[in-house]
Amino acid sequence: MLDVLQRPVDRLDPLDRQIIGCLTRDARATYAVIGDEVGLSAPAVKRRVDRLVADGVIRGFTALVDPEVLGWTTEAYVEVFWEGTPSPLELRRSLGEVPEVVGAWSVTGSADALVHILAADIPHLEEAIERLRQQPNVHQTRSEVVLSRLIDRARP
Amino acid sequence: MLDVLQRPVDRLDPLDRQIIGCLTRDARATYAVIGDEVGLSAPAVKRRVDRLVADGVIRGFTALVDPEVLGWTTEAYVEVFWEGTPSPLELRRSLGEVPEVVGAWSVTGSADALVHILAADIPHLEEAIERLRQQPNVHQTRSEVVLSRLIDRARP
DNA sequence: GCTGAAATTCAGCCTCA
DNA sequence: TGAGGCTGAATTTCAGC
Repeated sequence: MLDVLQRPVDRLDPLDRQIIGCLTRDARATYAVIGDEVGLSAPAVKRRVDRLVADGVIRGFTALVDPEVLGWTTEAYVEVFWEGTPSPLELRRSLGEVPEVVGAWSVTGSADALVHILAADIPHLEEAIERLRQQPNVHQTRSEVVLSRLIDRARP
Repeated sequence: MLDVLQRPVDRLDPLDRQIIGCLTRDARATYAVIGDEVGLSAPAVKRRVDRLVADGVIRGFTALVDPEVLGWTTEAYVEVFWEGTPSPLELRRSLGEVPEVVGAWSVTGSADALVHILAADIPHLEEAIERLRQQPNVHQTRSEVVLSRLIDRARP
């Protein structure tokens, strides 16, 4: 049980954090460029990045794509109110049935879960929310349709 | 004004979509590897990627970091109620002042914006929300603290 | 798409604490 | 032992053509 208490964060020194910062800003930066910024040689940076990936600190590298270009123009956050006391497992199974759900979190407050939905357009969104409502134990929903994306910072 | 009507999506052919798919899976993949997968030479892939970035289809490349490792264990979605009629520009400037805000969207419904906050712990979260409340024109907030992450599907 | 020069990656080796 | 710097070969990038 001791390793539960030893937070993985302990394995990250300031240099690791700087390197992670560089890579979140630009995942395709060369090791030499990162090295210049953090004060290490390119090979030293590579060794640390390899270690961070192997340890699961860095889960991967991805491209940030403008969702509009892919045709996913409609986005909504939906609060879900549950009948009875939901277990995270039930919630996950129920919400996961709707493919348009790209994110879901159980939350404090009057709602039980917050669900992020991506759809092609408003009729598609409406239909997806309808399917969400028909999931067992989903009692009520309250939707907020995204008008515009204001901030979308990469994780630090 | 005509180029406003011409949706960027029109400029994406199946090859572009395949390349975007590769880069979403691994932003550090070499052009040669991508080329093997989509049936192009490395220079041809590079030219397309450069064009996709220049056109804003690809907004950047980032590393996916395990938030728990960084110690950002506390997450909340905050509805922001605005005094008067907010412009997206004002909203962005106001909300962007708080570094803990990692995402923000203007939304329909009673709230004006939905804000995603990451913090180290509950006191840090409380302090960040307090700073959010003190931004000019922010009238009221309603927070939902995330208890657990149920679904986090990668964007298509 | 091909080519070739420049840049980058990356494994092996050495050094230091 | 572990972490960094250096070196040089293999690979990748990238600007002509």
